[in-house]
Amino acid sequence: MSLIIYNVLKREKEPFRPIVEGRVFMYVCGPTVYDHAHLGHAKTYVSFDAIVRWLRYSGYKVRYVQNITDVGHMLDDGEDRILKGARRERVEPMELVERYMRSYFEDMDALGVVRPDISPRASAHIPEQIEMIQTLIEKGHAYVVNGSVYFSVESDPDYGKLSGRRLEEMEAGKRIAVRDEKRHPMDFALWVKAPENHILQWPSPWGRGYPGWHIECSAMSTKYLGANFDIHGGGIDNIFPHNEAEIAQSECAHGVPFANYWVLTGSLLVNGVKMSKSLGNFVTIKDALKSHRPEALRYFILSGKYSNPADYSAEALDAASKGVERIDAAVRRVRDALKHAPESGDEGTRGQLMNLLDQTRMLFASAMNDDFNTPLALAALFDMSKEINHAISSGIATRQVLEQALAIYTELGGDVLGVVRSRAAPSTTADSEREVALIEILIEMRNEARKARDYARADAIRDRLAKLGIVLEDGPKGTSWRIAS
RNA sequence: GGCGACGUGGCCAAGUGGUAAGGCAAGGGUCUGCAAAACCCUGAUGCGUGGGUUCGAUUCCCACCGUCGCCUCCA
Repeated sequence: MSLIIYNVLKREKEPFRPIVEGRVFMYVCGPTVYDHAHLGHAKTYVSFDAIVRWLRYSGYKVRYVQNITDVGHMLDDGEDRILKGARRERVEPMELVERYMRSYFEDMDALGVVRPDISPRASAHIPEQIEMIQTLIEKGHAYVVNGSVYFSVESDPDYGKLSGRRLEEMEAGKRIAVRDEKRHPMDFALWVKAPENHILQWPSPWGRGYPGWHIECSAMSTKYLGANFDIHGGGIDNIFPHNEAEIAQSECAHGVPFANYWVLTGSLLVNGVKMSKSLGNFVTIKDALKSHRPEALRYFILSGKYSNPADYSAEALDAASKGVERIDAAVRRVRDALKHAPESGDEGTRGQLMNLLDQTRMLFASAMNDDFNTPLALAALFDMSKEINHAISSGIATRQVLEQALAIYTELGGDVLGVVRSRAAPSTTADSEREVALIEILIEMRNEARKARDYARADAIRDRLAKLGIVLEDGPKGTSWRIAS
C-alpha cells in the first residue's frame, strides 16, 4: 500500500515518490514569534505532526525542518512585526523573540507535537540569505535600488504557478501603494535598506539593512534540505505571496525544482471567518488548554481533513472532548480486561477477532495513505472500539486479542495521531500515590455502605468524589475510578 | 474583478458512477440499588438549486445560489 498525496502544485493527488528511497526531506513554514500562538497555528502544526508521525510510522526516515521567523516579516506600513511587538512590550527585539519562541514550543510540547528536527531562525541565517540574494542578482533575477534589493517577477516565467495567478491579472487587484523604486508592482523585497536608527540591521553588500520575509525560507530550506526536496508544507493562507515567492527565489537561484510536493492546510475559522491576530477573534492555545485536554484539541483538529477549513466553537471543542473520552474509555476497558483475561478461548471466535484487528490496521493505513485522511483513520478506531467493547462484555476477548487491541490503540491512536494518552495517568509522585490510596479507601468504604444497603451514604461518597473530578464506575468485577476529562 | 476551496441527517464530518462511514446530540431498551461506562435499536428516499450525460449521479458536465480563503498583515 503506497502513499498518495494531494499536491497543490499539480492540483491533483499523486503517488509519493521520495527523492532518496526511504527518506523524506520536509519543510513547513513556521510562525513569526511576536505573540502567543492560537488555535489556528495549532491546526496547522498538529496536522503536520500527524503527517510526520505517519511517515515515520510507515518507515520513512524524515528530516523535518520548521523555521522560526524572527525578522523581516512586515506589516502593511512596512514596519517589522517584531519591532512593533518589542515596542509594545518595551523589550529588546530579540528578547521578544525569545519570549514568544519559548511560548510557542511550550504550546507545541503541550499539544504533543513532536519537535522539528531543525528549527532554524531567520536572524541566525543572514549570511545564507545574503548569499542567495547575490546569486539572484548575478543571474539577473534581482536588482539593487537605493540599498534595497528586489526580486524581479518578470524575470521568472513560472511566477504564479503555485497559486494559479498571472501577472497581468494581479495588477488590477493591488491594494498597497507601490514603492515607486520597484520596476514592476509585484516585485518583492529580498533585502530592505534600514532607516537610520532601525534596531534590527545587518551589514550587506548593499549597505546596512535586513532581509525580506520570503527569502529566509528559501535560504534555510536549501541549507538543511537541499535545493530540491520532497515536501513543503504550510497554511493555505500563505500560498500567495509567501509560498509563491519562495518557489520563484529558489528555482531562479538554483535552476532546479524546489519542493516536489506542496501540502497546505485549510484555515481555522470562527463563525465563518478566519481566526487571526488582526481580527482579534482568536483563542490562544494556552487558553484552550485550560478547559480541554491536549488530546481533545488534537481530536478536534484531526477529525476533519487537514486540507479543509474547520470552524472553531466552544461546542465543537466540547464535542471533541466527548469523542476522545469515548476512545479513552475503550482503552481503559481493554486495560482492565487484560488483568483477568482468559488465555485461551474458542478458536473460531479468536480468529474472527484477530481478523477484525488486522482489518482495523489495514483500514487505518489505507486512510492515512490516502492523503492523510485522519477522520477516516479515527473512524477505524471507533469501529474497533465498538467490537472490542462488545467482545469484552460477552467475555470472549482472550489475552492475545486484548493485547493486540491495546497495541493498536497505543501505536495508531497514540504514536501516530496522539489522541490516546500513552498510558493511564501515571502516579509517580509521593502525593499522587497517597491520593490514589485515599481514593481506594473511600471506594472500599462506599462499597461497604452499598453492601449494607446504605445507599444514601454510598451516593454521598460518589457525589463528593465527583465534585473533585473523580468518577466512579461500578462494574461486575468491582469499582473502578478515573479522573474526569 | 481574478485565482482557489467548499455546500452531505439537529451539529461536526468521511466517501463513492450502482444506491450514504464515523463522532456529538436525541429517543427507546439491556445492565445497575440508582448512576456512570458499555452494548442493542431508531433516524438523511436523499448528499445547495436547476438542467444535462448515463441503464443508473450525491459522485461526471453546464448554469445558478450561498459560504469561505488568497490577491504583498496572519499557520
